Amino acid sequence: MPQFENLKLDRQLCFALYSATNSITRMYRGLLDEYDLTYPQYLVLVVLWEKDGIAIKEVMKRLNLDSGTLSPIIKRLQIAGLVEKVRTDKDERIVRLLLTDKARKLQPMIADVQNQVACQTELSSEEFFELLDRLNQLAASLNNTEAKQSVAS
Amino acid sequence: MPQFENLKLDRQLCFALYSATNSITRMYRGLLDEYDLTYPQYLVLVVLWEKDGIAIKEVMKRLNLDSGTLSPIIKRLQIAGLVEKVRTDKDERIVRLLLTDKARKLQPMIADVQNQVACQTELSSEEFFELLDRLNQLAASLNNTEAKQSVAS
DNA sequence: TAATAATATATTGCACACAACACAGTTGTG
DNA sequence: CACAACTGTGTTGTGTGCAATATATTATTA
Repeated sequence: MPQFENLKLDRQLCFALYSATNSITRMYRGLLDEYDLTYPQYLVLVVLWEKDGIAIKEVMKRLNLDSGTLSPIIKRLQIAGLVEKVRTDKDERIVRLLLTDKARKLQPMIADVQNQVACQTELSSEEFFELLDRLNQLAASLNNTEAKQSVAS
Repeated sequence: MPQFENLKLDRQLCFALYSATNSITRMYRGLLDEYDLTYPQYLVLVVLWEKDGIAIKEVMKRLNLDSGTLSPIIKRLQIAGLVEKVRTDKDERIVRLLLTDKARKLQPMIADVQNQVACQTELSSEEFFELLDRLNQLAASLNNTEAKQSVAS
């Protein structure tokens, strides 16, 4: 349990995350613009390219986002002709997402985008995966402790 | 320059950043709610607690945000009675931000918030600072290469 | 010095993120 | 079977982020 003596911005892990994420998103924006996709829309496609036809609920879990965020994103992907919604017969509440041909054709064109971003991180392969591990570990801790807020410090 | 063979979400550093940042912001929301502050509003205050009376332009640089983002945030802080705007005499374009008494009194009450979040990261002090270093290094690389997009991969 | 460029800030429009709420469909319990 | 609790999805309202643009002030240059 680390303790910190002041509020100096340079010491704040959270701000470092926040700021790096903003920079990354800006970078993706430049690369995805020509496909008329935003970064969150791209993430939904990544999930579906990985496993097509899963329920919206699964996408929510996978991306760590709620329905208020995902609903409009999916609606835009639907309008763009990239995904289709189908209700399951077994349980009429569940909506599964299906990639269209257009979306499948898009995948090889977009596959290079993340490499371009990865290159601009200027990290070695080792550093890259180490940072990735730490972040995933952090995310796990955060998701575990979320909602049990007032832990003694 | 790392190369990656596929789009798997688990391999994506950018998504790990994005997702961790969302989790962190959610956590801050819970802790800052009682002060009627959002995380970005809190960040502006942190900058000013560190150095009161600086120009909006400096806050923009420090937080890596543009005027379209900061203007409304500052306006809300102003309405909340936490900051005041003063134009400089030398250069009438420049607006400096001054903390109010109310904001100064708030600092000790909020000082503990970041410790609470830091605790919930469940990282050792060493891990914490190592991750922080890597993120700052990453941010530096990103800010260097921003705008020169189409680097050969 | 008048036209031009650059700078600091603000506004507008679009797309997230999320809390709070709404609602249809399903499950569990008497 | 009735009916309450739960689940999966959607909507609404607020506050970011950011590109594009606007405006006022200062600096530069022809």
